Amino acid sequence: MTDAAPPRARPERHDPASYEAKWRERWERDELYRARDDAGEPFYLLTMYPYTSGDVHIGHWYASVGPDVVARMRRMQGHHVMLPMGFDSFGLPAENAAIDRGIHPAVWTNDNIERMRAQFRTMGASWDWSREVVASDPGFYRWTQWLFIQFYKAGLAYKAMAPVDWCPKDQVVLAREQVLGADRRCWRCDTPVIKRDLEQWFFRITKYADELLDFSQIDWPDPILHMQTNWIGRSDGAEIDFAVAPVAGVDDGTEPIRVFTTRPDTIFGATFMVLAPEHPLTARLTTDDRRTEVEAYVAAARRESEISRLAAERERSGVFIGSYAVNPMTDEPIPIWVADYVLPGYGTGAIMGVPAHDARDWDFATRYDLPIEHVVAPRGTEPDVDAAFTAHTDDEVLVNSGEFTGMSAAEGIRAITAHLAEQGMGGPAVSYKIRDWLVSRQRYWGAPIPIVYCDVHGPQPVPDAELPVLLPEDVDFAPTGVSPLQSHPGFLAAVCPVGGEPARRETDTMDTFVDSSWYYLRYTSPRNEEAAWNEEAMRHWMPVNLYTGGAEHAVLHLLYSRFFTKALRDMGHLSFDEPFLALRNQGQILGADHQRMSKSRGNVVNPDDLVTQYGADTIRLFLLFIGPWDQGGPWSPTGIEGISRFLARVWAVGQASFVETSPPSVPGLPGFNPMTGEIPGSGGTNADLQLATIEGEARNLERVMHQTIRDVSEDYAGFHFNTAISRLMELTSALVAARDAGMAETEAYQQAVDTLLRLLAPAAPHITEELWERRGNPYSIHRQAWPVADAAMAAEDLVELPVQVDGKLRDRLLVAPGTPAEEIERLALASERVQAYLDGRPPARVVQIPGRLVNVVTSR
RNA sequence: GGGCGAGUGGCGGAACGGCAGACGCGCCAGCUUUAGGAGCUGGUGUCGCAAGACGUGCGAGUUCGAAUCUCGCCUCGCCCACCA
Repeated sequence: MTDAAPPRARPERHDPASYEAKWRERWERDELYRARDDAGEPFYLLTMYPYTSGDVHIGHWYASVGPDVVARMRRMQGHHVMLPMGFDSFGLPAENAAIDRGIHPAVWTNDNIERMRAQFRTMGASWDWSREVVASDPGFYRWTQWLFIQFYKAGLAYKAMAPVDWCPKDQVVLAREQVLGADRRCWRCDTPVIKRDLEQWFFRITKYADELLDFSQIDWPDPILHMQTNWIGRSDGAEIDFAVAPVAGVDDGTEPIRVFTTRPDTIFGATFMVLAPEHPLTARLTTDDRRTEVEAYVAAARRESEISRLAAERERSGVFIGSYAVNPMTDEPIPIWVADYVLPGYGTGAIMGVPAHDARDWDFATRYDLPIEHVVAPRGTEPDVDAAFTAHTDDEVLVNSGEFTGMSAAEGIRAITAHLAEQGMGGPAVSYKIRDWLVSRQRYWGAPIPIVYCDVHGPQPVPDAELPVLLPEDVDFAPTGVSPLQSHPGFLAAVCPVGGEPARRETDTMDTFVDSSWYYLRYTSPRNEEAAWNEEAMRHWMPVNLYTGGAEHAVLHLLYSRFFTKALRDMGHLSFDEPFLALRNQGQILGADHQRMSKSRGNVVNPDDLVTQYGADTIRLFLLFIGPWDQGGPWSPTGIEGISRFLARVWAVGQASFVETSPPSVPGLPGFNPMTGEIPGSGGTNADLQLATIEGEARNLERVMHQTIRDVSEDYAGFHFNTAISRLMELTSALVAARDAGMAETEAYQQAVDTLLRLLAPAAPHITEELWERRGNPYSIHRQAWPVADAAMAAEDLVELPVQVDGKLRDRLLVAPGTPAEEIERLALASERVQAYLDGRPPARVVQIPGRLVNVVTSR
């Protein structure tokens, strides 16, 4: 370029700090993201509300930015989006801060909330803060208490003595779901839990076990559905009564023992019976000569259950109790044993031992020399009575089973269950692994359970008018194993709502998962003081259209919330079956050391510093770009610079007032579009070429633009943010090339820039708003219509078809779309390179996938 | 022990029956810059001077064609774990 370019102003350097805060303030002032109840076509998009742990870290950003992109695109597409935000602010860490550092839990929590709000605001996410919900706010927990009472009145909340999991460090009981791993550790502090018999409050989630297994109305990730299914653990089988052989002086044999089995077809092979140590009949059926040994075993088993145990590797143990049951099919007496491999809480706490076909029974029988009878065998094989343990196969038939011999296992199950039912000795039965949800906690920082105990009238719910039962502030937080509220006389003293007698208040508080089981309902009318939610608003917004959060809540929050919804529906409070229609899980951002981020490991990444250095948009884009959003991964800042460069390029192409003058790389030739490769060789002069190219460039740019609209729209909706950003980078590269080719003043270029900004706006809201304004467009870009792809414009003029010979790439054809197959085949076979590889052999056939490829096959 | 998922360049990843490695990082060379930084252009899977050959954890299979589907194995991750 020898012509002296006219002097022009250099482009302004890209400096996010100069505009990001300004726009955030403007959007808030204008209530740009306010969700209105009276607007049409609602779309409720929700992110699991964060725990008030202290500081916002990079994981919060990662979890928030994905749904924010979707919310922003949906708004531009015309939906009325509600994207609320709040805080899961009850829980143990607040109380531990009080114990460790003498800060009141409320103070600690509120300080954290204030700091986190400010930190969250730097993200520029489109949350509607006017709907903020805080679980520890009396205005919220009043309704948590009200809901408890509804559950109590509906018979879904009850108090019972039960062996429960107890964390000795946190001095509190845990729900079964909060005990993790084979060594049974506390979900919060990792301490091995112990068993204690305590009277506790439960929610009757087991009543909904079957309905919770039905996922037909929801679009959730398969792994979550699997986890919930396995957790609920439905087993279909039969319950069978085994008569007890009368033992003089011990038992008259009137009460049978009921067992649960999934394989009633193997009953002819039941050669012994096992009771759980806790089974009520154990003591009654023990003969005097066995009593000492049995009692010692039962006592040992109870101690055993109180220490951490790695159960799977232990040798099976048990004790014969001296009496016999009768196998109802063979009429043979079978010995009754007690053994701790039978669990008290599952099935009936008693089993029939079928050692030939159950691995555990086999171990037990071989250790104690009990008889082994084979009663099923793979179809077509001779039953081998001396065979070792036989695992079940898909196609097995009954053997040695009287009139049932020869039936398939499935037939046998039906026939034997029916037979037993006729005899009044059992029938079909279902068993579940899931237990009722233990919701009481011996802690201060939670919603007090609104029950008072009266000596005359028993436990009574606190009347609605007296809610909330407020947490007192002057409390001694030292952990004692009972709620700190118990040593607060003012809190403890109550009056019976029925008769006015002096009464005692319940001092346990609710599990924080009770709060999160309904907070999404509160967002629909968060300031309502008359009710937990406004009926009309609930119907307008619920159910949540799209929910996002971590997969670690699969059998906790996500299961509890489904239970709550179904229970409240049955009480007449809700009008739908499922709370969250669609669910997407984000992956976890780990520390650089591949460990979970935690203060104690010192691997926490603080986004504030990154925002100061690069700006919020860069961090947002970087998090979206590092990989599939549902995958997460270890934190590595490598690559932030690449995003920073990308935004600088967007900044350069987005400024209307400035036309870049950087010279093409090859003097005399225009820069060419990297999207489409080179211009085919031309004999024309440079000037001819330049002109032809500019026309071609306009068409190319248009095509790339429409392809990008199509791909980015799909990718955002599908949470494939990483590929969406890469497409936007390609469009930006195309714009840079077009500008260098001298097209900056063309309509095509200007349109493409505006389109780029709108497509990028959900991911990078600040820079796009700034450039949108600088280009003279009306405020706000976030209120503009989403671009729509024109399929015809996105179509390629020429397609390049790979030509294979026997599956190996040998040549390429450049053809117009819609070229007839015969013509393509002719061109392919005419190719010199194809001819060379054919080497005179005739092609056996030619495979064509229209628009994709040609494969010339020589053999067969 | 059971269930689910994943293994692709130096790195993050893309493609998910049809041109393997899009996009980005890093690296190399050149240009530009008073210098530093930044920026720009080109290159960058492996072997080979090249033609070319080989290449998606390993081994088989299906197919005209496999990173993608099927079977077996190995490794890693997550969930459950004596559930009859």
